[in-house]
Amino acid sequence: MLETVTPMKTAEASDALPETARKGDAEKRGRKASKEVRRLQLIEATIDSLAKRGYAETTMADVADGAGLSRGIVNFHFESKEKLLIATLQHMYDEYSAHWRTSLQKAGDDPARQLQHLVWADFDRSICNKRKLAAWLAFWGEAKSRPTYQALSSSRDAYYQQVFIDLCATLKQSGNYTYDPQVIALALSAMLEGLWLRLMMGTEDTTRETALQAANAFLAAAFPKHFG
Amino acid sequence: MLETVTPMKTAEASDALPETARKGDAEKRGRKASKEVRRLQLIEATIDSLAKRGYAETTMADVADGAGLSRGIVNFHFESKEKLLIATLQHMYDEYSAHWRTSLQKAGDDPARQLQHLVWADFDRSICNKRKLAAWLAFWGEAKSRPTYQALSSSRDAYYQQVFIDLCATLKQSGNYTYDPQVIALALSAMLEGLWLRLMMGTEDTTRETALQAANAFLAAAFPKHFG
DNA sequence: CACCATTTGTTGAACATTCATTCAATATGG
DNA sequence: CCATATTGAATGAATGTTCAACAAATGGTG
Repeated sequence: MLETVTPMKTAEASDALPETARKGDAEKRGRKASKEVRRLQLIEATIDSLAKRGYAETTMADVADGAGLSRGIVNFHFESKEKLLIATLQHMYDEYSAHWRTSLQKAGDDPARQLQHLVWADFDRSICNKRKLAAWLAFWGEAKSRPTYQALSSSRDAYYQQVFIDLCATLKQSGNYTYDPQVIALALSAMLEGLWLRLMMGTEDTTRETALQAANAFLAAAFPKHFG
Repeated sequence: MLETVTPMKTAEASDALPETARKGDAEKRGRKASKEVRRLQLIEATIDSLAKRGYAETTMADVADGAGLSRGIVNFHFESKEKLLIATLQHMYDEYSAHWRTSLQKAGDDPARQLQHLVWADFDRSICNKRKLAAWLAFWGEAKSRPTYQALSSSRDAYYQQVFIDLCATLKQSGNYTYDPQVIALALSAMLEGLWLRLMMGTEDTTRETALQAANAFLAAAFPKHFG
């Protein structure tokens, strides 16, 4: 009855599982593997629930049901509901972090190209899809009143912001722009988050394509010599 | 014991009460007035609670306590918790709407000035303060999973967006810009929301002043002939 | 290999707590 | 005295957590 191959909930879910966690082959690979697999399975179910029901309506029972497991299981793998949510947030944060760092590395040495790739990374399907955006928004809504969430909930951290500032400073020099790099970097990163927000809300007029267009328009306006 | 003058919770709270709701003089002005006064009082207490505890932790008891009234009072003036929250959201939506419309009217006929005033309006203290931003964020976090909230929760509605698009189109003509007005309007309004988001989150490096700087930098970059 | 003891994973019911809602009793203004 | 507003305790539903029982895997031992 239980263990009916445990298929993934949605197609999207699989893009967040590391290769070692694929179900078909690693399902019964012993306790040590299973422990990590279960944790990821529950984290994915938590993201599902957050996306579907929102933070306030996400319940332990719903997460367990979503994972196809019994009620008490979550308190075994995570100690409490709060720790499950923190682990989920950490998971999403790590994924986002790894993603833009990889994108940046792949961009090579040209700063304009690097900035372009950073912007593109934000709208990549693996990061920027309804399910995960909804989960992010659910966390953001609670972050201000929960100190534990604050550090993790602005997926773009201080280091990310610094990378933006440095890139803007470099472009300023090579393009003879007059802006304050710190200010223009803030405008740029804020716009990216704002576009995310629109996608999260599901406003009709904003799709991943139009959001990318808007981001490119900003780059062209702010750095005409590089993105004309 | 009860009715100890019922002072306002925070200094900020008073900026959202219409003039007829000031406590000192209108406190005991009869039933008809009292009804509306009570509703506003409870709505303000709800905003307080949302800002302090977040959506998930906001309880009827907390709202009642915050207003200095008894537990059962909320279900008398509002039918249920959900209706209280909807009324609160509607209140904030109306206030935001009225604010930018007034700002736009005061700007006169020059489109550049109008755009400038719209941007400024977003960072006015009466709209853009910790308490209300936190309450907005709390609603946003739940909006996607609650159809009832969706229409009201993106404080910037379709008409607001259209005003932006029209202004950008006008400026494009008079300045010979090459952008698509719709795209640049999206970039601009998304940046404004993103700046709000940063202020909501309480990121250290973003204050109302730096946010305004960033917004101005965007205008200067996108419309150099008008905001150079 | 077979057998059993031990550790680990899982279940589902019981429990305690929190919270929205109801409502009979009471207070207050007209 | 009537209509309305307000109170605060009672109620019931929802939900996070605990735990005793059960299942499965592991590892040693003959």
